Amino acid sequence: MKLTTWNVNSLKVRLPQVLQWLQTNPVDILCIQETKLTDDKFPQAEIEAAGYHVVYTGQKTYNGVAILSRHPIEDVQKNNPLFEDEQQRIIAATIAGMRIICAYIPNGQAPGTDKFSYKLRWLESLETWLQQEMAKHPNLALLGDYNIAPDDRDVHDPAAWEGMNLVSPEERTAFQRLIALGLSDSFRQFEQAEKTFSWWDYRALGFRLNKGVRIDHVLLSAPLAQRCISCSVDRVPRKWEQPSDHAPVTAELKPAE
DNA sequence: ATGGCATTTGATAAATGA
Repeated sequence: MKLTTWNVNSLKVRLPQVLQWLQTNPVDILCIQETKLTDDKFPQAEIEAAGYHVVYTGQKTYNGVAILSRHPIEDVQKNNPLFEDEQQRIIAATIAGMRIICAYIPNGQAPGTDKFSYKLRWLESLETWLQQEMAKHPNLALLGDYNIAPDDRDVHDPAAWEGMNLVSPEERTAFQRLIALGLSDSFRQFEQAEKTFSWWDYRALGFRLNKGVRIDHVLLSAPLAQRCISCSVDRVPRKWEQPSDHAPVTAELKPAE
């Protein structure tokens, strides 16, 4: 069972790459962020033709999330029911006995801005809701673009990022509060190469110089973490023509006992 | 180097991203 998260930075532009990637990486579940599409423009037929069920919630220009699945999708929830939000950043569903939550956590712009306080309020409410969801669903996975680099290991140059969003103590504390609910950062369950990142700036040769940050994560509840046998970043599609600035991150679970 | 690049929009410069 393979679970992937990928911020595609416009599904309109990136649909061919998503389909191409799925051909060689036929994962069970793919959580997508930043579709940037209203629901009437979502390429449902193309995705279904590729052999995937799909659910989505989107808006014009910004945000938008979707879950693609080889297995039937049930009990779909759009957005956090505890957090009034016009921005479409969450979609959750039950798939193959797991509660799958796909999230595009706010960027936060910069500490001290309105967007930053929105991010912190958003995360606080996510935590409250997740606690309820975990009580209902022991098998839970939270996949997405967190816009948080949890540790200095997750930043190419921590000194250069000092004082920025993605790395601030407030954001890292919010991330650790999610972990404290009983979630595991599947990437850190395993030995990983140093300087493994999931996002690289389009500018200033970010990818070529590996000036990245690790902000896309697959968090697993304890029963799923116990089944997890790998978690890795696939840098290949970041090298393609006109790529997303994010790479897909995949966790693999062995079958339940 | 308060820029650099990509995407979107009742575009044609501005906002947003991270």
